[in-house]
Order: sequence, then structure tokens, then C-alpha cells
Amino acid sequence: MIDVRIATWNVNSIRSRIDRVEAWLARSDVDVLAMQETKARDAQFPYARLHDLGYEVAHHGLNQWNGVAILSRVGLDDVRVGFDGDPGWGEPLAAEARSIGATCGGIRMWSVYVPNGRAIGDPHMAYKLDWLARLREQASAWAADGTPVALCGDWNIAPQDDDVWSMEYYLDKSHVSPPERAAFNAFLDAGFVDVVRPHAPGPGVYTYWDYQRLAFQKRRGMRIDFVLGSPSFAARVAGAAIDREERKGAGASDHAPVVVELTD
DNA sequence: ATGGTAGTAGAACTA
Repeated sequence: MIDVRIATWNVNSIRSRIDRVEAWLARSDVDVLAMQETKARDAQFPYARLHDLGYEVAHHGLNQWNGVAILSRVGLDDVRVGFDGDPGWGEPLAAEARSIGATCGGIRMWSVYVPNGRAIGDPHMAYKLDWLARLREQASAWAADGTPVALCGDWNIAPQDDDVWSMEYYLDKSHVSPPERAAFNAFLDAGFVDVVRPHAPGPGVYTYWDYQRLAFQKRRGMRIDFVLGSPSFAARVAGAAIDREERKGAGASDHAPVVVELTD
């Protein structure tokens, strides 16, 4: 085992964000990055520029939507695209590019982009809940033998009232509904731990701010990006932080990177 | 005020 810095970041298009991603990797010094919403097919992904920074890269992208990747400079083995039981979407029903796993520095990393339920009662909401239930089943199995597992990504759920800038605003909207929170809490009940919250407690601590209505400037955000660690992973967490500085300025993603430091 | 921004696209869809 080695000391490792891992991170998760919804980049909202790798092709439009590659300059900022490169600069952030250089100054953040992370060893492993789980990326979501690359919005690119594999053939469009800028592998070479990330290789030049010293990272091995596994990407899964089928079209202009979704897309997930894992970057690592501490090994990238046993890459797995998707998980058993992914309910899929569309006609014909097919798994979207929302999950990829790899073993990096002894950690089983997963980059997950949980479906956006859009609205209460929307068919996308049922898909989201089903997708999460299936992922939880698999995640429990991955961690059952004591393997350190990290489920990293954009969960599109704000599990606690303090995780949104206004519960009044989100009343009866997606991301805060009881079924979504139950789907998230099922991971905690299964033994996974939100390893960032103790090091970045709320209220007022978020990972996502809408591009519209000056949400970032008005501090109107949501905490929806999480690293959920299995017990053996959580035991090694020495620190964590949300890099809200990266949300600033022209050309920022609407999500901030979330960094977790592990010790031996 | 049923808006606003940003991404993929090259019109509308997604978030």
C-alpha cells in the first residue's frame, strides 16, 4: 500500500475543459482522478495530453452524452466498463456510459455518473432509482472480501437538507426527494462511508453550482458529488476537500473537484 | 419576467 491522493470531478465536457483539467491536475497533484460527463466518444477523448502528464487513462464514452473515465499514475488494472444489472435506457434498452471501474494503487476505483431523475414522476426518476439499487447490489459484492472500494462520482442526490442552498427552492424537485435519499442511504446502510463530509462539513458546502442566475456568486449550490468508501477504504482516509476555487472564472465546469487523501 | 447559462450539436436536447 502507498499514500494516494484521489479525486472525483464532473468536468462537463473533456474537450471544452482539457486546458483547465490539465492545469488542475498539475497543481492538485492527484494520483487518481475519476471523471464524469466527458461528453465524448472514445475516439474523441484527448488521451495523449493526459498521457503526457504521466497518467494512464481508461475512458468509456458512447456518444455526446455522459461518458466516464479514470486517470491514474499509480497503476490502472482490471478495467471494467459498466456493472452487472445496469438497467439501461432507451429503445432498444442499452446501458449508457455511466460507470467504469479500475484498480489503482490497490484501490478498486469506480467513476459513476448517476442518471438525472429530472423530476418527480418522470420515467428518468424510476431509471435513476433502479440504476442505484443495482449498483448498490454490485458494490456490496465488490467490497465483501475487504477490498478497498471507492465509489466516486456525481450522484445527482443531495442526501441532507444542508446539502442544498434552499430546501424551500427544491421542495418537490429532483435530487432531494425521499426515494432518492433512500437510494443513497442504502449505500451507507451497506457499509459505505461518505469520507468527505467529516473533513468538509456543512452547511453551505457544495460541489455543484448552476451556470444560471449567478448561482456560484450567490452561493446557491448543491452537494451532489461524493466519494463513498468501503470500510477498508474509509479507514485510510486522512483528509478531504472540495476545491471550490476551480469553480471560479471563465470556462469552469459547473462542478468542483473533490479530493481525498489516503495514508498507508 | 415561465427568463437566465453552458455543453453537444448544427435543431433541439441535456443539465
